[in-house]
Amino acid sequence: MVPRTDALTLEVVELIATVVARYHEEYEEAAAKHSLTGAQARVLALLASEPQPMRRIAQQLKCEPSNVTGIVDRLEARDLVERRPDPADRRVKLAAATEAGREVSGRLRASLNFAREPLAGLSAQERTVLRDLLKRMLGEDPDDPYTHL
Amino acid sequence: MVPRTDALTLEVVELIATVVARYHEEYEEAAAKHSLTGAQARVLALLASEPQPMRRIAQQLKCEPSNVTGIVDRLEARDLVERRPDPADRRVKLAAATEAGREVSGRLRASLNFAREPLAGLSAQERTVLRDLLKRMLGEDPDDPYTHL
DNA sequence: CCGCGTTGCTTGACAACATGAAATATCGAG
DNA sequence: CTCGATATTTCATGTTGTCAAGCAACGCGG
Repeated sequence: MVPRTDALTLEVVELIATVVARYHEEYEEAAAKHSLTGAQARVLALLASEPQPMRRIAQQLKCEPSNVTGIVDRLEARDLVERRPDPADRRVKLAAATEAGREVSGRLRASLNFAREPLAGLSAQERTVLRDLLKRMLGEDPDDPYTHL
Repeated sequence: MVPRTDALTLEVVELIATVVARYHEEYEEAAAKHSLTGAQARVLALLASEPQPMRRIAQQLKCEPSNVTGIVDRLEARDLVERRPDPADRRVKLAAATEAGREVSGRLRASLNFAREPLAGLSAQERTVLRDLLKRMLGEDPDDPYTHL
């Protein structure tokens, strides 16, 4: 196997670090334009697609549930999110995006031009190659669907 | 040009988001193993390669200089970083990694296995293709070296 | 049905990170 | 030398994050 510190690998890692930095930058910036923090935007995006119990939000954010309480509190104070009882389990509170919340989330997603700009320079064929390489890198091998978790 | 919301582009963006999330996760985790926060690890890495004025650290972190004060304070309290006067301008304080700081930074870098694991499954040729696509995506066209900043 | 351990959420205390405004010291141009 | 600009720090404040403790509700074994 190729040594793990060869120049090519280091270069790719460096590039990925740059992608990560730029992606984050753009995301925070886009969120700020809607008076949201990054964390608030992420939670709102989660809830815009589907109402979820607090616990599950914490799992997806990889943080403690007590942290989610505060984030949802702030979103709720702005009527972007609401807490509903779970009819199946009275311990659970389902956080759901309100109509206003979905609207903001939609506009935010649309304003995220990371999707467009950096990929615009790549042909459809190149994007396909990139997609497959990223999938392989992430362990979702398109030729071996049993590889992924 | 291809519409900016076609399925392929969205899929690639989704994959990039996953890469970003996983990279961050691993970075924080690796930093925590050395009792550092993500921000501290980033600053330490910056200073390990070269001493810098506070102002410049803030620019690279894209935050206010007043924020850097606290981060460097905490690193300095652990003798990983020291503040030196700038002989050319007495307003400036140069933050520099100590020997211990460089040592920790080096071990942290080595423990970042994001470099290895995800890329291990790709052949050298595939990594070359990935490198070039990422470069193109980031505006550093390998065929046109004058494009990059 | 009744206890009792488990689960889901919130609260409180605390640390780190982030911003903005104001204070201080120094620089540099005129 | 004066005065505006620059580099850093301090302070007040808000958000994110952790952990421990508390409470309500679930559900299982008896």
